[in-house]
Amino acid sequence: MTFEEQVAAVLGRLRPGEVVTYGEVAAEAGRPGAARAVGRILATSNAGYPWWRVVAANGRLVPGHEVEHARRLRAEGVTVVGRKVARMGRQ
DNA sequence: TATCTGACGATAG
DNA sequence: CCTATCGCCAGAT
Repeated sequence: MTFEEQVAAVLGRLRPGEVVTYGEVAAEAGRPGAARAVGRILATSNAGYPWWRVVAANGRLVPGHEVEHARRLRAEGVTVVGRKVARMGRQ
């Protein structure tokens, strides 16, 4: 089981409207502190992961994709203020 | 085995 | 609110 597969499993458990941080995903995937590695996976892999449900620890949206990111989150009922999500976790 | 590369995280100014 | 640093990690070279 590679780290990426673990991450894929975690992302697969997310439900619409649920927002998590890179750090949380890393921890859930069994690798606390590997948030950066999670970001690298979402940035390079084209496996079709629900990347829009993952945000930075402070709620920031993906750098360079703020518009598309905000659009997708709002489509699931997530409140987005400026370039960040108002609150995290299940709604 | 050594380096480099990010969609990170926390902290300081 | 913004930039700069530093520590961290898995995967690609």
